[in-house]
Amino acid sequence: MHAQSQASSQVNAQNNRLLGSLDPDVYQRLAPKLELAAMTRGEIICPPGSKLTHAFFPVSGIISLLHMLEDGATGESAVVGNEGMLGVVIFTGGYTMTIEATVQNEGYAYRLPAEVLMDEFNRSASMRDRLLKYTQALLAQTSQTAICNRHHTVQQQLCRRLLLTLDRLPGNELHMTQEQIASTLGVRREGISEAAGRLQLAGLISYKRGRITILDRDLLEEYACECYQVVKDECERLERIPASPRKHLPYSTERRRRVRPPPPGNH
Amino acid sequence: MHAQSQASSQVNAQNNRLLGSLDPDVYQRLAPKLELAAMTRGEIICPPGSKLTHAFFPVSGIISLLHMLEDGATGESAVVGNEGMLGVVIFTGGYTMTIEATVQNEGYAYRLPAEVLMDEFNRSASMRDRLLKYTQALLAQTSQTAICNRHHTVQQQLCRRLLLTLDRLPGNELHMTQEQIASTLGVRREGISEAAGRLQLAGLISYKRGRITILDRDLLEEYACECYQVVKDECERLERIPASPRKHLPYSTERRRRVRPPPPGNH
DNA sequence: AGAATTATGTGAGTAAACGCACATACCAAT
DNA sequence: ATTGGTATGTGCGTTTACTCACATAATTCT
Repeated sequence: MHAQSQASSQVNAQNNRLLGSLDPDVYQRLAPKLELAAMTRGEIICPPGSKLTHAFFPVSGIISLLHMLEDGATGESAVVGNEGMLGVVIFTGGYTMTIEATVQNEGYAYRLPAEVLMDEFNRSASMRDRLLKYTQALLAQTSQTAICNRHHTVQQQLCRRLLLTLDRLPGNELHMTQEQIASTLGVRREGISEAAGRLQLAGLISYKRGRITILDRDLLEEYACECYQVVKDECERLERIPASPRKHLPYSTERRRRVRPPPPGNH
Repeated sequence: MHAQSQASSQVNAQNNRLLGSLDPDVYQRLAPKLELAAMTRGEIICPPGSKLTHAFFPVSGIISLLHMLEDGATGESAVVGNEGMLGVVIFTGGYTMTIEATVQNEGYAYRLPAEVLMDEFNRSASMRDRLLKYTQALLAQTSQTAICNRHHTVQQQLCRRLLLTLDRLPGNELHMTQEQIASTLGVRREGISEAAGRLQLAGLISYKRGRITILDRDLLEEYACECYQVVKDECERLERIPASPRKHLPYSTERRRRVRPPPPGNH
């Protein structure tokens, strides 16, 4: 299918929340430079150490930020969907990353040449504000992934990962194999098989051959570790902060805590 | 000891590499606003969710970015020493973090009011350049911690953590208890006891009651996982990139790979 | 000096995830 | 309809780290 012939509801650049939240004049300036690109599953958008020539703003599909160790072991530090962008390194000035950007779920992204992004970043306070807040959100997600990897079970992480995907794709059916999920979580395929089996038994999901259907999203959130909600709350908080805030923001040491039923066991 | 009476070699603001790498005119503008602050071990500089009023530029000592889960489990996503700063959230616009900034090793830091940092960030391209590159370095470190937590053994992570500390403190003696290290790595104290015992047996370190002496740094690097070197290389790469680069940077997909002897076993 | 506190060492049993091996089931292509 | 490839299920022995329970040793306090 030709990229330009996509239904406009799916491929409107404003469906990327970062692009959609820009000041109208900034967006107008960028719009002519945005080009639609299809992202195919498994595609490596940017290998580690190679220069990123474009920023990618997904409107559908998910890009995974994936580590690969010397021995071939993998693991994801964050995902990028229509809430964000790939290409923070363009305006942070490093040009390259230590990790690989891979398409985890196929879809479309608008891409913007690095120089255009950079120019607008330097020119517009509004653009800076959005991109920098997103950078903080990305850092929060990455950081939470670190502690999640340390302390939570494969089943909890699987639930979290499904929710991350669900939030970034339309519908309740996800296209990903257990093998794929395993390599994003950095665990064995068999581990996903067992955990997914339990989730299916409990009626949270159903799946067959790379097609996962979420049956009970609320339950999935209960089975997931807190990491999902912590990152989601932080991203929403960041999106709510206005670009030019009052001089003195309300001082708060409180963080939202959800009351949550005791998490079901692993078995 | 009174902060202002410290030997100047230890408390010169230029000993913070981030401050030291600023354009002279930028530094001159900031210098009068910098105030020396003593950081005591265990001090919580900024609890999660509370507004950071100052950026901290350590000249000695280490600040740890620490997660705490609902059940009390902890884990560090990154460390901040004289190579960087605490307070990225000031210019990224979020004001608060989901994680806690704690003093892991006591020392001194210069602190700068958030508004001053923000003003200079908006005003000076040189300041932006340094701070943004540091942001990328922080992200790289955090991201690597995520994969490290997933795949490497306690012993490997202990070695890495010791090296991170060693790089940011003078001398070869570190002041930290096994309990402290355990909570930064998010593992049991007994696990550190065992791993540290093996490292001592192997002649890499010696220690007693919170005083660790590094005897063989090279060997320590061999015992550590690759994560240490990956992050170090990336930080050095970022520091080397000039602020206003040529239009076309040399394109490279290569990343430095160290030839390394086969790592010694866990026992 | 003796007691209390703090730091560290060690052992036994348990749990989670791993590596490996192989069985089964689904889908697609001829 | 058969075949081949891909995806998933399952069992078993191993490893790593965990929980729990103390023992020992160094430092500080009175």
